[in-house]
Amino acid sequence: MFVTQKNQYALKAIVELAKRAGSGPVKISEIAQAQSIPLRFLEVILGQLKGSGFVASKRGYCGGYFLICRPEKISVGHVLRFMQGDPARHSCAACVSRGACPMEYDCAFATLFNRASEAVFKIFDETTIQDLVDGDTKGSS
Amino acid sequence: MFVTQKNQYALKAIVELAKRAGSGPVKISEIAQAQSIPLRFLEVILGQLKGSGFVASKRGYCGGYFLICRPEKISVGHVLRFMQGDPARHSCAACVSRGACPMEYDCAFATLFNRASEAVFKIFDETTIQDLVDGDTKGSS
DNA sequence: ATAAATCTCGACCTTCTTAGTCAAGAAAGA
DNA sequence: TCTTTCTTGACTAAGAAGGTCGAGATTTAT
Repeated sequence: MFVTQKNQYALKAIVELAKRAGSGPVKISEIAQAQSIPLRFLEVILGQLKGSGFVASKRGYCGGYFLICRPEKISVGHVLRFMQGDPARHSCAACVSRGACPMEYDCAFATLFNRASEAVFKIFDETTIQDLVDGDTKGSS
Repeated sequence: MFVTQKNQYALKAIVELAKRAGSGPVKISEIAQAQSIPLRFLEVILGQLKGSGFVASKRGYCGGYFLICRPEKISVGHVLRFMQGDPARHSCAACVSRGACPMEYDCAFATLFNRASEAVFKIFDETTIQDLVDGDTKGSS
């Protein structure tokens, strides 16, 4: 498992917004229902995503969330990197817990794990939200 | 972080055994000291690793652990797959918790995450314990 | 035989992360 | 001003990760 449930919810929420782009703000409750995400949890997630620059919101009657980037401009890597927070914490793929790498990137596994990390993010960076919308459940190559 | 601390310890222990291959059994306490692994925890880990077919042990005076495969025949992927246990649990890279994939591999992310998983394991499968011994701390390309 | 060295086994504990909930409040429009 | 909808931050629960311990079984040395 590379991606936590929470981060998968974040991706799903953005996919849902992409599907409905152009028809005005989408209510949290609609996104939650469409993507089977616990409503209260989604509130937290969307609140965070506002900081990403990909989504914005409007309050009050007829309010909701909407994308402020074209879905083909947002990559899965963008979203996941944002959700993971402080990149310094994760720049050493061998490091387990939070905080800076105590080995200063010089442990036996640094090279190996960093190569693995790059391989994964290469794939995530090549895949856009639009790709997910297009391939949703239908199997893309 | 792709690899838990425990699994990194497992790799380190095997690397240490590889370094000392041919000089008889190595005591847990020596491995623990050489690789800075908590002794009691290492007991657990080596106990598990005995099931892998890569290491064996000998009890009593002058006992210890030793490799029963050549280090260039053991890949990082082998070790990690073994340590992760039941492969059915992990065959869907999108699945978060234990048990079989509830979506039957048909969720929106299955293709994407499985590609990522394959990319990582390609690297792990190409890297042998001998490679780690050779490159230990010195930076391999 | 007996003692010492060493692995073996299973239960146990602690800490951290992940996942998820809730209540009260602020803004926008009808 | 009432309703709708997002906003904020604290709170809780469950599980995984990391680590410890004591008592027992085996092997070798003496």
